[in-house]
Amino acid sequence: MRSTDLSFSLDDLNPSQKDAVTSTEGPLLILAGAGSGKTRVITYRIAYLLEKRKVPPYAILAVTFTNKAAGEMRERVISLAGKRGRPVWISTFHSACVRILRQHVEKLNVSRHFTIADANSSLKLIKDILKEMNVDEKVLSSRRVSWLISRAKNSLVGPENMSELEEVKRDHLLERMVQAYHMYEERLRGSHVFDFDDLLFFTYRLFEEHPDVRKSYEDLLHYILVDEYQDTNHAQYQIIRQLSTHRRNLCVVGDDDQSIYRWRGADITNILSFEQDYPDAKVVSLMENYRSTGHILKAASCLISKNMGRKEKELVAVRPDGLKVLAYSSFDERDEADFISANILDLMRREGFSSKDFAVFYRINAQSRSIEDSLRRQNIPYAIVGGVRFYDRLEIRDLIAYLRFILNPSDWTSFERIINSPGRGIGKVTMDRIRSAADPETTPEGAAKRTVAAGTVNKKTGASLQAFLNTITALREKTELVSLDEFVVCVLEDTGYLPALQSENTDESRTRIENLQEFRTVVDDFLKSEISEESVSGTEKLSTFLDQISLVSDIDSWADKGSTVTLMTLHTAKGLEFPVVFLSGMEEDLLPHYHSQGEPAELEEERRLCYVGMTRSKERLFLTMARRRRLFGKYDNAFPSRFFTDLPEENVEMHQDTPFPIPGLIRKGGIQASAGGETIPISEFHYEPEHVDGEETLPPGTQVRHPMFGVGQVMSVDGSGGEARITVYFPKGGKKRLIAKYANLQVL
DNA sequence: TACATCCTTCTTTTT
DNA sequence: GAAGGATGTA
Repeated sequence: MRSTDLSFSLDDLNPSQKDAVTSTEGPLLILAGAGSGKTRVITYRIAYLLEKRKVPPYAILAVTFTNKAAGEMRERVISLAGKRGRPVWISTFHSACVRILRQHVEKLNVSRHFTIADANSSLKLIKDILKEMNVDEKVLSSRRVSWLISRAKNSLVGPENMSELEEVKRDHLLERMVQAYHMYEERLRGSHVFDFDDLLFFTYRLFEEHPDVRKSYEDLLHYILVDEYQDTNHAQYQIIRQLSTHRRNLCVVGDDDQSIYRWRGADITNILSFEQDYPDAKVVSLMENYRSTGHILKAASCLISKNMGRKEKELVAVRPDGLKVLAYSSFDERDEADFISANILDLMRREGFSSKDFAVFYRINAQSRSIEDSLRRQNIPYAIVGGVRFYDRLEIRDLIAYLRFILNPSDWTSFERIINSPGRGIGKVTMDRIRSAADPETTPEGAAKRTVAAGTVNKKTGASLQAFLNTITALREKTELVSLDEFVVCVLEDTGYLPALQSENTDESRTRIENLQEFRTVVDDFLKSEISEESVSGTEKLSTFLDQISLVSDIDSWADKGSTVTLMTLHTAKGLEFPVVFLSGMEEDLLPHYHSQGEPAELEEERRLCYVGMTRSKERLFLTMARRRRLFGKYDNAFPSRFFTDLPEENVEMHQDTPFPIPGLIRKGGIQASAGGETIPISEFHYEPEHVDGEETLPPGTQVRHPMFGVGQVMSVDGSGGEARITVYFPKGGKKRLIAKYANLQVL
């Protein structure tokens, strides 16, 4: 096909990619395997719509999951199609919803000047509610309630229908949960605050209850594109449907093997049943992997093929085999980290890799510590993505709470956060008085004024409270008078926040001040960016700014330009690629994670997570584990991840220096490391038994046979007699906790 | 009301 | 092994 009328060439694409780009009409599912050029296809497709099909840019909506992905997509579209591509609506789900809600949410009787609560604020609110309800945290934890409410909202279920939720249907605490959900909603609405999930839920309701609004978007958006479709939740799924039922020009892109957000409500069946939803859908599979060398890809493919809930498919390696995947089993997490540093140094020295070529992945953030220590010892520059987030720091949260409260006088949560920060002598007692002076309609300030007027608090407290109110009022007036960066300084100064930190003059306070300085650069960056328009009012600008920082993710703030090794969780790694990847902590209870071993579906998600990690690698892949690891401050013995047994021997081998064998893997150089994966010499494990039961008949290390799991080794025994709980490690089935009298174990 | 100290729980993963 | 909550003391 000649394409001289295009400013880019379709010849850069392989046949299926070309097919995906040019099939513009009707529902289309693009199954894009790891490394198959997905972003390329999406951006070419948008450019093709603009240039070939002459679609006006504002008629295209592309949604992704992170701002980073959206930003990159926009850049690449513009580089293909020129500035014509600029007005294309490329956004995250949440940002798109905010934009829609800011415009129309008043139709749902919600103020359009809402603020967005971060996860901390909403958890705090739930805590308060449970306390008011006299619910014991131990019986029903705020985290569980928060999770369930989130789950409900993602499933488009309000408090009145909560009993429909599978998770709680028969729970005897259902009534409490429903009540908590009701109260939570009441507080949020009274505060003109949305939580993350509300952004989706209310957009859905807006479209459902106001077909005219929905129609206006439907008429505008002729082409809709959804990236990472495998990670959409029900709410997102329905919103997409609402916008695309009429024109049906819906293109979804994803890979069921890379669905890793089930715990957050993502529904993998959205992608698996797309063809049932749209029987006339065209399906294009991109199954050529351009990223990884053969051994890496084959190992990863073999691993993922063990999952049941997936579309049968096989990625084809375009690149040559390269080197085998290397497994390393270390003594402890420090040893593991040192192995990683040593190999980084070695590869830099001998093969010319530079530090930015390396990534170290782990299952949980807590693992980063030992790796950081080792890298620091070796003077290897590194950057951590995620972890303790900038926006989660105490002083940053305080400042944001001030900004939110100035903007939204109904925001109780923010008010409570700032009222005594810095200390103003307003403690729990006064706060209780203020709260009891409020009815659902009063703002915190109204209630505070009433409290002062009623004279129920002592003079000094009253005066202090009044001074605080005056400061806020004055700041509110300043919003329109000074620029946003100056305004932030005013807030810090006028509220006494910064002066209080300065007079503290400790290491800690100096760090906090530095962080607040850093926040000012965030403001500056915002003011320089294109989202910030000159024409809008100060209030409007502050509002846009707060929206933006509420919706940033860890990965968004990662500048991959630096020359550092990158450390991040497996979840954050999705969508990225590195020449050399270390996947650390390949242990039972870590990957797969301890909490994911209940349901098979959860285990499959862990396997996908491992798959995502492996497929990030272009040239070299190391899988490392530690035989004992310190978690929660104490050492625990660890066992090789069951995922090792899913890996093919032809593509994976043990590093020649590995001190411990991993069942099923051959040591480099051809020495058989373990007897066919049948047993692990338990003597090689360092044991620190927590307690030794006098009557114990099964000391750790005893070989036992189980009718289902085969031969295994006893790790520990808890209790005695028939009720004893025995933990056994089975090379075939992983770690199992068994009750002695039912387990039917045969001692060998 | 504020601050110190002890204790508990926590860690999956995050828009 | 840290951070937040509960408890006790000034």
